[in-house]
Amino acid sequence: MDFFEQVGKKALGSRLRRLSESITEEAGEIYRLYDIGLQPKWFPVFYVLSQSQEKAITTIAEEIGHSHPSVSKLVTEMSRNGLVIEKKDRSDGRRNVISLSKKGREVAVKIEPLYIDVNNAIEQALAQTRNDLWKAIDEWEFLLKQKSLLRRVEEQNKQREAQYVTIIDYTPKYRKLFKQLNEEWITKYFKMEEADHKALDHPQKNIIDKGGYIFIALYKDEPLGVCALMKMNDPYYDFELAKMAVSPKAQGKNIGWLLGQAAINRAKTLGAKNIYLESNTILKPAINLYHKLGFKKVAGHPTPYERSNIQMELILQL
Amino acid sequence: MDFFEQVGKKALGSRLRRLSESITEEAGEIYRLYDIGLQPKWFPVFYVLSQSQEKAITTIAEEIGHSHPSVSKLVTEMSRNGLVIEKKDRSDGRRNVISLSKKGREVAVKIEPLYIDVNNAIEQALAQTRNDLWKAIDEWEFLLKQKSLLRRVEEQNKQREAQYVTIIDYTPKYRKLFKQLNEEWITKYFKMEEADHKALDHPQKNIIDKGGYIFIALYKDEPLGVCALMKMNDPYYDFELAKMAVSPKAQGKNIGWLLGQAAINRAKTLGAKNIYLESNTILKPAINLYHKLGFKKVAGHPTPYERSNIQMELILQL
DNA sequence: ATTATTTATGTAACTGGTTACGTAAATATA
DNA sequence: TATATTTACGTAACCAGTTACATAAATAAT
Repeated sequence: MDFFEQVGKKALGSRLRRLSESITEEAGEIYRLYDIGLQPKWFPVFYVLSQSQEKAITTIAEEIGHSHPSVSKLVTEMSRNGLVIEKKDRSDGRRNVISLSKKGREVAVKIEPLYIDVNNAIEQALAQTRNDLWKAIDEWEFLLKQKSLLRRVEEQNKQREAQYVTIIDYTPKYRKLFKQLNEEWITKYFKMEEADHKALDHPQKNIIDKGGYIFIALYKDEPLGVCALMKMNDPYYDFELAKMAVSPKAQGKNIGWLLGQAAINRAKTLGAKNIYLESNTILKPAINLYHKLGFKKVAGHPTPYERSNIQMELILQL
Repeated sequence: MDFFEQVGKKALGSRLRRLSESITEEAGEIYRLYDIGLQPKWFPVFYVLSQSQEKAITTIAEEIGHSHPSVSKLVTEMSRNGLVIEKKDRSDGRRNVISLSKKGREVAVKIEPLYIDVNNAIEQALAQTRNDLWKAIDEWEFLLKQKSLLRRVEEQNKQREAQYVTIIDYTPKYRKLFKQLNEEWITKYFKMEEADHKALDHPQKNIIDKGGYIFIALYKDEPLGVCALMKMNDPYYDFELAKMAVSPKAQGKNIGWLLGQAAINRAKTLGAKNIYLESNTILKPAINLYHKLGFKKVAGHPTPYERSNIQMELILQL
C-alpha cells in the first residue's frame, strides 16, 4: 500500500514535497525538450530579470523568496554562462546590480513558447480535477498566514488534554499538595512570606472558613494543579484569585486556564462583581494567563506581599 | 506583488515546494513542542518500523520512497540515538534488519497524541477550504501517472506549432526543395537509387502526371517538409506514400504527421481504398509516425528499392 | 562446481538549497 | 566629525536528500 495513504494527513508536508519534486524533475526535461540553455534552478532569477531592467542581489532574493547567498551563487553561475551581466552600482558601492545580457534576452524570447505550453498544460490538467490544486495552495497559504500549523496543533493539543482534566473542590486530603505545589514555585523565584504560611498551612481555617474556595485540578485522576479564590473584606472586590500553582510536569496542558475558569465561574455563580489578584511581572506565563482570563492591570492597592509588583482585576458586572 | 502570482501556473512546482517547506519547517517545531526525541527527517523510517516488527534497509526505502543510501544514513543516526536496533539477517548475510529498540517503542507510544493532534489540525484546516488540498494532490498524482507533465507539454507544443504549419500542393518552384530534402536523409542513411533519381529529378513527369500528388509543408511560410502520394498500378493499392522528408531544423514540430494526414485525406477524397508504403526499420521515428498515422505492417511485396526492409499499408475502406 | 548476474548495503561525492559569519559601504547617532 | 548601526553581499560550512560506485552475499546459468 502507498505509504502516504497509510500515514494519513499528518504527512501532508512530505506528500507535497513528493509531488513538487516529481513536477520539478519533469521541468528539467521540459527545458531540455525546448533546447533552451537554461537550468531549471536558474528560472526564478531569470524570470524576475526578464521582467525588469536590472536588480540587485538582495532585491531578487526577496522577490523570489530565496536566501541572498542562493541568489548570489545562481547569479555567478548564470554570469559564467553569459546569461547575465553583473555590475557595481555607481551610487552604492555595496550593490551588485544584475541584468540580462544580450544572450539572456535572446533566451527570454526563445523561452516564451515554453511558458505558453507549460501554462496551458497545467491549466488543462487543473481543469480535469475536481479540487483545484492551485486554488487549494492559495487557500492553505492564507490559512497558515492567519494561524500557523503549530498553533493549530497546539489548540488541538489543549482541547484533547482538557478532556483529561477535572476541576474539583478542595477536601482536607489535598492540604499537603496545596502547600507543596505553591511552595515549589514561590521558593523558586521568591521566598515564603508570612501570608503564605498562613494560607498554605491552614487553608481550611484561613481560606475556606472565611468564605473562600480552593480548586484542585486532576489530570487523569492525579492532582497536579491548585488555585484559591479568597474572600476579600473590600467594598469593591469580592474575591482574590490567589495561590495558583501547577506542577511543572503538567505545564502546557492548559491546567492554569481551567483552574482560573473554574474560579471565575464560581465567583459568577455567587453573584460576585469583581475579582482581584496580585502577581509579579517576572512570572510571564502567569501574567499572560491572567490576561487571557480577562484580567486587566490596576494600580495602587495595598498588599501584604513583598513579591507583588502588579495588581489586576476582573470586572464581572458593571 | 507575490512572485508566484506574477509567474503564474508554470511555477506550480516551486510553489508546491514553498508550501511543503513551510509545513515541514513547522513540523520541526511541533516535534519540539511535544518533546519527543525524534528528528522530523527520521519520521518516515520511524513510522514504518513502528507499524511492523522489523524491516531491511531497501524494503524501508521502497516503502517510504527514499533512496536506500538515505535510509542507510537515517538508520545509522537513529541507531546512534538508541531508537532502533540493527542486526544482520541470519539467513541472508547481506541484509541489515532494523527494528525499533525499547526506547523506540516508548517513543512510538509517546508520539501517538502528536499524530492525533496533527491529523486533527490538518483535517480541520482542510475542512475550511473550498478546494481540498489532500484530494487535489490525489488527483494530480493520478493525472501525472496517466500522462506525464512532459507529455502534456509536448502535446501543447505540437498543437501550437501546428498553427504555423500549412500544407500546400506542389508547384514547380518547389522542385529543387523536393529533391534536396529527400537527398539529405537518403544519403545520410543509404545511397541514392535509380528510382530516387527518377522521382526526385522529374517529379512533374514521374509523379504528378501519373496521377500522383506532392505536398509541401510551410512552417511560418518557409517550406520545410515534403511528401508524395504516388499512383500505383496495383489492383489493391491505389497510392504509395513516399518521399517523405522534413528539414532537420523543423523536426519535432509534428510536420511529418501533418504531411501524412494531408496525403491520407487526399487519398480518401479521391475514394482510394488502400495506401502502401516502404521504409527501413532503422528509421525509427518514421516507422513510429507511420504507425501513428494508422499504417500496419504487411509482408511480401516486390520493391524496386534496395533500402526497403519493411512494407506497410493503410486500409481506408473495407 | 564454476562463473556470471543480481541484490543488499555502505561510502563518497554531488546538489540545491540553507544558516553563520565576515567585510565593506552607507546611514544614523552622538 | 567620529562612532555605532544597518545593509549588501560574498564565502564557508552545513543539511537532507540524491546519484555513482564498490563490495559482498545470494542466486542463476553454464
